[in-house]
Formats: sequence, C-alpha cells, structure tokens
Amino acid sequence: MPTKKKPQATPTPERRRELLAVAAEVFAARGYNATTVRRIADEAGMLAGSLYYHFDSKEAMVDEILAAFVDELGQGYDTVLRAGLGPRETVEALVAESFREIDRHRPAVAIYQKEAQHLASQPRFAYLLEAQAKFERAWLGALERGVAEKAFRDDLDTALAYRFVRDTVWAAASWYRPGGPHSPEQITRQYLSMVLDGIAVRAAPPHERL
Amino acid sequence: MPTKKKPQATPTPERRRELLAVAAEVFAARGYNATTVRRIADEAGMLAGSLYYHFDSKEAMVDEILAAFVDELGQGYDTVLRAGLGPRETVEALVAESFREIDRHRPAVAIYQKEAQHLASQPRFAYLLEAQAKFERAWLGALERGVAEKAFRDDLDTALAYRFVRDTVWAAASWYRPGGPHSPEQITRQYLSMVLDGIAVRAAPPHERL
Amino acid sequence: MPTKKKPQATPTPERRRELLAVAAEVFAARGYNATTVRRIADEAGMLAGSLYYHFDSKEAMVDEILAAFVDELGQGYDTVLRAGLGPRETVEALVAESFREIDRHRPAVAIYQKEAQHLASQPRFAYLLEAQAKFERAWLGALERGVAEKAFRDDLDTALAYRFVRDTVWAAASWYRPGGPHSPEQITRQYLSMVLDGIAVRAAPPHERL
Amino acid sequence: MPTKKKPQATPTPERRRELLAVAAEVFAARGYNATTVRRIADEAGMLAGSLYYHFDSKEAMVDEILAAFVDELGQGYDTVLRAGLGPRETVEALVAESFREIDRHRPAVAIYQKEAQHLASQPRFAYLLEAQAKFERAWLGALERGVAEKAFRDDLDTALAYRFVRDTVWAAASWYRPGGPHSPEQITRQYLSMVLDGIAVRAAPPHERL
DNA sequence: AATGAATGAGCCTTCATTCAT
DNA sequence: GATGAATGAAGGCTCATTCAT
Repeated sequence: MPTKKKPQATPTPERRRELLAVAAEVFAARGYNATTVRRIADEAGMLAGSLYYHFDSKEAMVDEILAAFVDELGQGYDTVLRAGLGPRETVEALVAESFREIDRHRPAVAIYQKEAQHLASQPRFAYLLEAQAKFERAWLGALERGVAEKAFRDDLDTALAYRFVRDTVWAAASWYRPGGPHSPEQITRQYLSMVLDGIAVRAAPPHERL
Repeated sequence: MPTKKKPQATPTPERRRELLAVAAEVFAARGYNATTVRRIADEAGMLAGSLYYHFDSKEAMVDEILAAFVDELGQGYDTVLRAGLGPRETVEALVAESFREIDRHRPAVAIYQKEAQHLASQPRFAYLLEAQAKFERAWLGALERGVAEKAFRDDLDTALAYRFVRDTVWAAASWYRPGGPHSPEQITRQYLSMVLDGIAVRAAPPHERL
Repeated sequence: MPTKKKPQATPTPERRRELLAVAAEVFAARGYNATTVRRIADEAGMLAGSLYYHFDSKEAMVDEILAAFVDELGQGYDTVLRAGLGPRETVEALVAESFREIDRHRPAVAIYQKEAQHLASQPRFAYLLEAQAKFERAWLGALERGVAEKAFRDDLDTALAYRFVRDTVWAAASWYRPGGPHSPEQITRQYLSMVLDGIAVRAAPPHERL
Repeated sequence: MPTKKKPQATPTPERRRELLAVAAEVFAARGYNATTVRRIADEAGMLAGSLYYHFDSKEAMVDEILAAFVDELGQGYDTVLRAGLGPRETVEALVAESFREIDRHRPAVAIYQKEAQHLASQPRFAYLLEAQAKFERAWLGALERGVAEKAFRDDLDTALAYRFVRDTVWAAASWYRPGGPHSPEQITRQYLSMVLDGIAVRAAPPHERL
C-alpha cells in the first residue's frame, strides 16, 4: 500500500468531485433556482464564499454536472448504436443503459430532467440542445427501423412513442433510490416487458417472450 | 359618494380568473420560483403591487390554481371509479380523463407536475399530499384488481407500473399543445394501445383489440 | 400660485434628478468604485434596494451623470467653435466655457476626470472616447490655427500644450467650491493671463493686455 | 535545522523591491481600490496569499510606495531650496525636479496624484498631508518671493497659480511614457516657456528668453 | 518562500410585499 | 382598482486576509 497521498491534504480534482457530488444532490432535491450557494456550502461544511475558490459560479457547477452526465450518456448510447443490434434489442439496450445511468448518477439525471429545458436557452448550455437532438435520433431511429423491419407494430406513432418512453425513463430519476427495493436490472426488465410487449408485433401470448 | 353600481366591464371574480389564467401560464412556462410577481403583472398589463389587491400573495396564486386542478381531477377520477367498470376499462377511463384534463388545464397540470413535490412540504399545500395519495389509490386499485381478476399479467409489479403510468401521463403536459397535431383522444388511444397491450393478458394478436 | 402639484408626491423625473445629484456628489467625493450603493441610498434617505426602483444599476447612474455632462460640454464647445472667433479668442472662450461647466456641474466634472479613463474601456461608455476625441479636436484645432496665424508662438508644441491646458482646467474640479473665494470668471481671467500671455506672440509687456 | 546561508538568487529586500515595482505599476494603471491583491500576485507570478509573506497588507504596499516617493521628492525639493537661487530659477528647478521624478518613478507619482487625497484621511497616511503642506510651502514660497522681488507679475494670484502649476505637473504622470516622444528635459523646457513667460515680468518679447 | 484552501465581511442586485394616494 | 415608491430580507459573488503544510 504505497503512501503517496499525504494524509489530510485532499488533492484538488478530488475535492472538486466531492463538492460537485454535494451540489448535485442539493440541486436535484430542491431545484437549481431554489438552491442557494450557501446551502451547498453548508452541506459541504464550508462557507458560501469558499466555493468560489473551486468554481467560477453556481452556473459553472450545474454546467460541469450536466456536461459530465450528457457526455457519459452520449457515449453509452453510441456504444449501443455501434453494436449493430436489431431494433428490438437496440431499444432494450437503450433502456438498460438509461436505467444504469440513473443508478449511477441519479442526481445528475434528475437535474437534467428538471432544468435542461430552461437552461438550454442560455448560450452556455447550448450543448444540451445538441444532446437532446442526439438522444432523440437514437430512440427515434430505433423505433422507426423497428416499424420498417416489422419488429414493431405498423400503426405505431413513433413520435408519440418516443416521448412516452423518454419521459418515463427519465422521470424514474425522481423516485429511484439506489439500494432501494428495485435494482436497475429489475426495473429495466419490468419496464421493457410493459413497453415492448405492447409495441412488438407478436403472434404468441406475450408472457412467453423475454 | 356616488352610486355603487357603476357598470363594470370586469367584475371582481371575472378579473381574478383572468389574472389566474395569466399567472398559470407564466408559472407553467418558467417555473414557480423563477416566476416573478412583476412578470405576471407585466403580462396582465398592470404593476406588480396591483396584484395584491386581488391576491394575498404569490403563494396564494399557485394555491388557487393547484387547488382548482386537484379538485377537478379528483372529481373526474371519482366519477370513473363510481361507474363500476372492469379494471381494464377503468384504466382506460382514467387515462382518458387525465389527457382530457391536460387538454383543458394544461398550465395547471404542468405546474402540478413540476412544483407539487416541493410545495407539498409546506402546511398550506398539505392537500397536495392527500390528492396524490388519492390518485395513487385510484390507479393502484385498478391495477391490482386487474391482476387479481386476470385482466392484467400476474407478473406485473403494480407499484412500478403505477409510477410509469403516472409519470408518462403527466409529463405530457410539458409537450402537449392544444390545437397541435394530436387530439387528446388520439393521444389516449395511442397511449392505451402501447401500455395496455403490454399489460393485458391476451390470447389473440393485440391489433384486433380496441 | 397654482397648486397643481400634490404635496408630498414628487413626480418621477424630479426624483431621479435629485437622486442623481446625490449620487454624483458621493461619486465625486469618494470615487466610483469606492462608493457603495448603500452610501448613496443613506445620503438620499432610503434603503439601498430602493434605488433600483429608479435606476437599473450603479453603472446606470454614473452613465446618466457622465452622459449629461459630456453632452452639455459638447454643445458648449460647439457653440464656441461656430462663433467664428480668432484662435486666441477661441481659446479664451473654451476656457471660460470649461470653468463655467465646472461651476455648474462640479461633481460630474470631477467624476469625468477621475473615472473616464477606466470606464471608457467598457462598451457602454464608448461615448466617452468619442467625446474625448471631440474635445481634443476643439483645443488642438484652436492651438494649431493660432500657431499658423501667428497668434501663438511658432515654437509651441501644440500636443504638449493641449495636455497641459486640459489637465489644469479639469483638475480645477477637484478644488473648486461654488461660492468659494474665486468666481468662475476670476479663475478664467487669472488662468488666461497665465497661459495666454505665455503662448501669445506679443510686442508690448503682457500686463497691458486683457 | 540546517544552514541559514543557502545561496539565494533573490535575497529578501531585492524581492520586495521587485514586488513593489509590480504593485506600483498595477496600482497606477487601475487605481488602488480597483486593484486586487490577486492581480498583483498574478503579475508577479505567484499566488495572492504568498504576497503576505512579504507584506503585511495591501495597504502596507501603497504605503511603502508612496512613502518612498514622498521622501525622495521632499529631498529633491530641499536640495533646490537650499541652493539659494532667485525665485525664477527656483521655480525652474522645482519644475525640472518634478518632471525628473515623474520620469524615474512614474507609477508612484500617478498613484500619489490619484489616491493621496482619500488615503490621507487615514492616520497611517498622515505623512501625506505633511508632505503636501511642505510641497505647497516650497512652491508658494517661491511664487510669493518672486512677486515681492518683481520677478513675477504683481497681479498674480499666487494661490491660484500654485494650484495650476501643481495640477499640471503631476497630471503629466498620467500620460508620460518613459522613452516616448518627449524627454523630461524637453517637457520641462516647453512647460517653463509656457508658464514662466506668462508669469515673469518682462520687457522684451518672450521668445528671446530661455 | 510559496501553495492550497478557507474565512468573513461586504457589495450589488433581486424580489415579494406594503401602503399612502 | 390601480399606481408610485419604498422596504427588508435574501442571494450570488468578490476580495483581503489567514494558516497549515
């Protein structure tokens, strides 16, 4: 066990991460606007002004939180899309990836869901719009391909279906508690069995699938 | 001091309703906290202070908006539940009622969805908690009865299903535009065909139903 | 004596002017940066926040103060230049006009002299640069014409002379007190007799002039 | 505890002088109040806190800068006054000494001119008042003696003349650039030819003098 | 000598609210 | 019913300063 780290003196990037975690939790719980910088500082055991040694502004904090989430999710989706799966499997993978993200970065997801819309109007958060478009393409593409390839019902309104799926998935960030009664995998399975078996063209009774 | 009966174009309760409509629209668009009393007044063509002739406080405004919505929805659900329908038909009717409510009182619904949680912690808004509990009983009851009566799959996690349904339905208030491409009935039909045919025990291919 | 004015209720533009006068006095005495909004409010008998009913920001206050001064001085100089005077008389008139301005708007002039330079770097105060350039043209033009027309010595470094004159004139705003021992006219006379009789080509002993 | 005599590239008093030079430059450019300790540190290539190893406070820095200037100038003036010159030559020598000081310690002079007034109200800077009084005595003495001895015009308002001279001379610190188009000697000559030939009693045309 | 991190006071500004008219 | 003006409590942020390492 090499003792390279001086005890007590937490290195800079480490501290930032800790503080961001605290901030994310508070933002998620009370909303961005309703969260005071003082509250974050309290929770972190310091004074409000001290936060400004680490971050430029309150805005910079959400920015960093959201950017990290959006990046990671974008990469997750990319990996799914590059896997060359069929439409049904793609949807399954996207759902699984999403719930996994919620499991690991719940506060960030909750913030994203609540605040993205009105933050996106500021130039600084323009990347949120790009991300939203990208996510939409991922889902919509899978749904439309599914219809074309007869994996999904041909009377499916894909635009509407996309919205329903998106809303349900992200809303889960509001009630999901890591270590609670449902694991991400369980949620994924239940969710897919609900949604997919309503979407999928099928011949046999649905509970023989999956 | 002259006649009291000056013929006024807008008698008091009328004006209140107008102002509340304006306020609801602004609250829905920008969020309760982010909405300034001045903004509402601007939109209504008056000065901020003048609003206090009509309402006790900003809080009183959301209160009135939310209470009206919650009352109306509660009555709608009651009507559905008293109709003595089967579980599947009950779910259908609850969904239809919900989307109808969104169609008629979109801003109120949007406010409810975004703000209910954190407002509910204040005593003044305790009725929101009761309402939430009531709505949950309505949905959960229908779902559980459906499982018991074999209308819905027996491996259904009703608690999870309830959350998914609730979230999707209310989230629609964020993107639904009255007079837009989808009528409430269309949305209801599509939504039910998605969700129900995934929930319902069925023997025949799903597109022969509904 | 017509009683159109309701007693007590000072009309809006009046109040602005009063408050600006107070602000100008404080800015001049302590410097723009060192002046707190609270101090201005104190001096005006109100709370800091109340100032924002009348003005957008502290910056907006100096802006209004400086813009008014710069406009008025610009017009004064224009009037002088349009009068078609000889170079010596032009210089005399510019000096007289400047000291008159100091007499009437001493705080504004003092602020201009102390703060113009660093405020001018902000886009909002770009007009200060234009004004400076305009004033320079007025003085430099008169000096150069004076040299060309042999009213001023031909070994005069006009660029240097301009700076000396400008600095002395405006610096007077720092020590001049209206109602003090020197009237603006006295100051003008003394100043001109000092500066001009050093600049002017002359044959007879200088104390026979002016 | 090892040897005290580590050969250091920059011994303490040297480093202080360097840092003070940096500080003076920044104070002169942006004003004392507007200058942050961090800015000085940046310019010096260190962190804000590190400055406190060398100096007690930001105030201590200006103090040291101003005290040095005031001392040096005081000595310069003393030397001039002890030389036993006539009033005109004394004025010439004071001007020359002043511009020389500006050439060598421009930032300090600029700070003195801009900040002395409001700093002087603090006990710590009381010596600035003494210095001002001393400088005034030097100039005023020379001017009055000149009037008495008929070297200067008898209608001269010496109090006013003193202010004009003082203001112009120090204001030069704002625009003078060492190594620029004008040498201190040139400026001195031009300035004296402007001012003196307006002040001096003379019989012959002024451009035959000096 | 210098760094990293934090403090605490104070600043500009916003905003819900009040109230005399 | 509405206006104009003001209040007072925060809120985000800056900055000189401190101190252990």
